[in-house]
Amino acid sequence: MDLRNILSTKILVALKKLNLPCENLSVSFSSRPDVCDFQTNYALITAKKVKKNPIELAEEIVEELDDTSFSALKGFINIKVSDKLLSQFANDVLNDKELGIEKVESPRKLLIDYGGANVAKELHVGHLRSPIIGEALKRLHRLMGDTVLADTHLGDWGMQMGLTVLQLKEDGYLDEFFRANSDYESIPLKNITLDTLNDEYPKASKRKDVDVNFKKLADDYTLFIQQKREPYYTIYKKIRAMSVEEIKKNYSLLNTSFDFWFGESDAEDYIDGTIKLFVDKKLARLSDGALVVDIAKEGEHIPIPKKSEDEEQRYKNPMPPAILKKYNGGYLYISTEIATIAMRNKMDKYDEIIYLTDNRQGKHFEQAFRCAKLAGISPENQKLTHISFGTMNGKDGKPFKTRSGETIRLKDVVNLLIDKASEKLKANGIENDRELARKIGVGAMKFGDLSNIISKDYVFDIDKFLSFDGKTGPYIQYTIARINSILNKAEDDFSKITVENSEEREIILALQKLNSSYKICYDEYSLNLLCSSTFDLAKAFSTYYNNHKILSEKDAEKRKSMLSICLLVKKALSKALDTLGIDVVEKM
RNA sequence: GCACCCAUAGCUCAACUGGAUAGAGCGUUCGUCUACGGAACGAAAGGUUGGGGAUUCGAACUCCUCUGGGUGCACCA
Repeated sequence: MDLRNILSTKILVALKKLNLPCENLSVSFSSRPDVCDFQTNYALITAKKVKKNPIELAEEIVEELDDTSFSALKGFINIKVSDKLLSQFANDVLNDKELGIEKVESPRKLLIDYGGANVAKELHVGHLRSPIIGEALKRLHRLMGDTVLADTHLGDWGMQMGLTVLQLKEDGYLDEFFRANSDYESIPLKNITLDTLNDEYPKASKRKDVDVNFKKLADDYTLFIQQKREPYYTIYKKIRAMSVEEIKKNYSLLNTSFDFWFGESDAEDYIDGTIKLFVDKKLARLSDGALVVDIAKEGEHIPIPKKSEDEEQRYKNPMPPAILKKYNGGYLYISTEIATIAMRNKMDKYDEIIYLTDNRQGKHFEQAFRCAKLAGISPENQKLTHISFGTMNGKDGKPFKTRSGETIRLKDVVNLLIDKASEKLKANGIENDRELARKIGVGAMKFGDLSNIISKDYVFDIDKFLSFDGKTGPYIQYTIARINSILNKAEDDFSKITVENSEEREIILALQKLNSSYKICYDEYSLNLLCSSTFDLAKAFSTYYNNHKILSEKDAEKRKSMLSICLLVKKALSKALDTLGIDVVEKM
């Protein structure tokens, strides 16, 4: 359902009559809303091709159209749609169970990898973007008809685990495990919480850089865990389980959930087989003892002549070989990444796998994707996509930290938001509803994040996050709450919408814009357009609300039409918020 | 050094992919309260789109160049 299609069809008829080419016709929203609702730049684009003056061409087409909705100006063909057409569109949307949002023609099956939690660390502000963006993209793709599965791909393997277990042992947390000889499973993790890990892991991480023996021991511990040796492996499993539980709680605060809770450790079983594939296909070679794959294409990774003997070798368009196996036989980040692709493709068939991480990992994924394609681990027709998002910076332009130099825990950010929202709710006579406050506070944060272009860094300003005025999530929630209030009081039946004033026109046009933004966002893996067009619709409604008294409308038919518009706006806003992963609230 | 990304109103961000007069929110100033819920509505001020050049009928957007930031450059994840 799209007004632009109706308009295109009309214009096409005229083009055919005039014997003009049809391929460049596209009707877009007006860039001059004061002049018209829609426009096409067809004449400007096509004029040269057909060797005509664009201004005359536009006039010729408009004349052929013979419809007062169309007019020509400076080569633009401007369209002001009739109230009748807008009314018809509004009713069609209201009566459609998909609210007029068109699904994609060929739905696909995809896996989205987002979240990025690490079991040895508590989630902090730096972990916010991935679940917020990932969840919204997942919902958007589902809305558009795709089958989407989400995997959080936990960071649960490698050196960090060895370090953490070692540090815990040294600090006496694990005595019981090491005194026992069997039945490790029944021993509880005493006094160990996520806060403990928060202290212990960074402590160990710092120590390994200055204490060689400690580093060596941590390497051993890491190996023991990977070899599933006891009690190391059971301790690891228990820490992981505790951490995952906490991570799930954190994610649910953000309305984020996953179909799979696999981690790097789950791909472990696929690593050997994956590497063997590269060896068998003669894609891998030894370099300084490491097993590497050359992935540079023509024109990449060209050595720059050295100026002196001891100068480091540098490259033009660098694309270094990917290291599958370290000199000592150990595996690396990329080995796990490729094995994970192998695992996923063995478990199911995906048309596309989407990864969501911050932009520092661009090279890593480029390398992993090339390897997977080279060895046929990812089938040729499978799309591998890395969506990289910018970092949340402080006002100093560097990754966000508190004044004392620490990052803020995700949980604490949410609590700040809840407190602020609670305060506001109290002023409205709603007390002690922390869940409602969470929906509003988190809604503010999510909307603020999703309004930005994904790939760009942006400034994390806690005061801005805590503001619920203007172009924010709560503004939209508030608009819905006010509509609820009207609908509850009205108790009327709904009827056909008859658009008849400029505020109503604005609402329906904003609705059309919102509906068409889903597809654009879908195609571009973006969300900011959806945010802004949702706000625009809410804004158009607020203006209407202020200028027209709905409940006191005397004309019964008009009143029903107005109430139907309210219902329509409520439905459209609710759907948009839901797609963004933001809660709709009844009252606030 | 090599490579990628970014620079738009005082601040935070847009601009539907090359179109008309570059738009929002916040902040500032001035208005709208007998309120269908003021987390609201209306208006004003605020711009040489980092500098310079090129392509085009037409550039914030494409190309070149300079300046200023960020990120990454094989045995961490």
